[in-house]
Amino acid sequence: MDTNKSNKSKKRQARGSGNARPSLTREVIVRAALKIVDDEGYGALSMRRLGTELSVDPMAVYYHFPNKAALQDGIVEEVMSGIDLGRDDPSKTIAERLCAAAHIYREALLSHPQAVQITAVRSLNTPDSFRPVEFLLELFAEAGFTRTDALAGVNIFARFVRGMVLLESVSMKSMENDHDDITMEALAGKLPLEDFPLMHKAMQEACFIGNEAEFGRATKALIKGLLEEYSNGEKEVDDDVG
Amino acid sequence: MDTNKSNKSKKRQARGSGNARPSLTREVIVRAALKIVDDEGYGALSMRRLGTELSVDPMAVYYHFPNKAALQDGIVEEVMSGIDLGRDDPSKTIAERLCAAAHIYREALLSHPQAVQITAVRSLNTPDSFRPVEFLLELFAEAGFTRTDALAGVNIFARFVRGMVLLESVSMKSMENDHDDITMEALAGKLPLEDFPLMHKAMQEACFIGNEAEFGRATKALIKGLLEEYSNGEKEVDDDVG
DNA sequence: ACCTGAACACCGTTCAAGT
DNA sequence: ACCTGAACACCGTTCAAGT
Repeated sequence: MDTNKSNKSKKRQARGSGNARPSLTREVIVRAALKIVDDEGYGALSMRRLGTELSVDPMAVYYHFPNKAALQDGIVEEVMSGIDLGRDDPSKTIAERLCAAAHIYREALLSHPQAVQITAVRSLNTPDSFRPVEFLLELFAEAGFTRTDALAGVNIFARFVRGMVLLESVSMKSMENDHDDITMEALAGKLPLEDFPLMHKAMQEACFIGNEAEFGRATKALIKGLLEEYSNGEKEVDDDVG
Repeated sequence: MDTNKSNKSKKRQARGSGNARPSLTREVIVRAALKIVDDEGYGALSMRRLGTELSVDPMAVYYHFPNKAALQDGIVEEVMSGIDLGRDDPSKTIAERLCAAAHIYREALLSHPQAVQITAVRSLNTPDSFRPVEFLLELFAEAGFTRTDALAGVNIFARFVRGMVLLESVSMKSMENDHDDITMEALAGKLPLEDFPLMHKAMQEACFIGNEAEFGRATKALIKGLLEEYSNGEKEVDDDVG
């Protein structure tokens, strides 16, 4: 249900008597959880497994987080905090700055590939998580978008990046299992040549440009298309500057 | 592991002796599973729940599907079969046809909103699931894309639609719980006005254009951007167009 | 305040056994 | 061939109890 509303204010008050500073912190727990996900995959994260990782009774975590969903929100928060907005360069085109933001977003998510299935889908209410939104609203406003269009733009932008990265990560995972062409061959065998001529051609000349390049193309195309449609002002788009 | 390789050829051979046609079919099972997901949500689907739905021992399903993942692939297959390619209108622009395909794809996925979390993420190996790919390759080829660019285009297109719809569906789900503005107010309270001026403005004039409109805008922008960048102009493809 | 440990109601999957 | 039912090794969560 409501995931993040319990322990917010009283982080750790220094008790008058014995200062047995709690070995267990939200931070420590989240990092351990993230480590499990990174090392063993999203499915390996359980409260019990987390307990053993922390060398603590599995139920101890429930003192710091109301439930597993809240813990996962903690993970999302941790990963999202890796988004570095300071890298924005205001001297560049709006299109370029939006593209850069997309790549920064993507990199933050992909820095924990096994966690993407969590991070891409859950959305937070913490102020920190809305700072990128405000930033993007600014950018779209600067491009001459109306308030409504800017909001739509941000929504589109965020969904685009998160969705794209998510599917990128699951395709990476399925790549790992197969030894590349083994499945290719099997697949080619199943597809009737006369019904799938283009697919066969494409598979023969294994022409895959790579995930990052694909993301780059898609991002550039989307942003260009959006800006052309909804910005009013002179955008001075001298096309693509290398 | 490998999900769909077991029972393929022998669907139901008429036994010489007593014809006790099995009450349990892959079809029946998948449909029951999909019903559970539709009615009670993705999380409610378990082998045991499925057993009671079918009025059968929970383990009976394991005779028809090797594991739960295979069952889920069955669901994906079922939903994806709702994609109707026959609705393509070759007299229209390539851009329009691609947009139409995107909307058809989206509608097929959204026809089972609770299942999107499964359908959007898993990808199948069945020939049927590759027919849309071949179709899209054709469209991009017709637009003058090189083979490599066409493949990238299809990849981008598919990831875009699935990712977009997935995040659309999760945002719908979180909308249901909140009574719209209650969370809005709480959120506005948490965001310092001086740090988030644009967000506050946007939230005051609750300007949300709707999910379908957003998807339409995004799709149009993406496709326009892609076509402008990678198509060679006149689409006189004297190549292999039947 | 912070952690433990037993207990509850679930899971997915295996496997021998029934018909 | 097709289904049953017990069993195994897990889950998330609750709650009384410890310190």
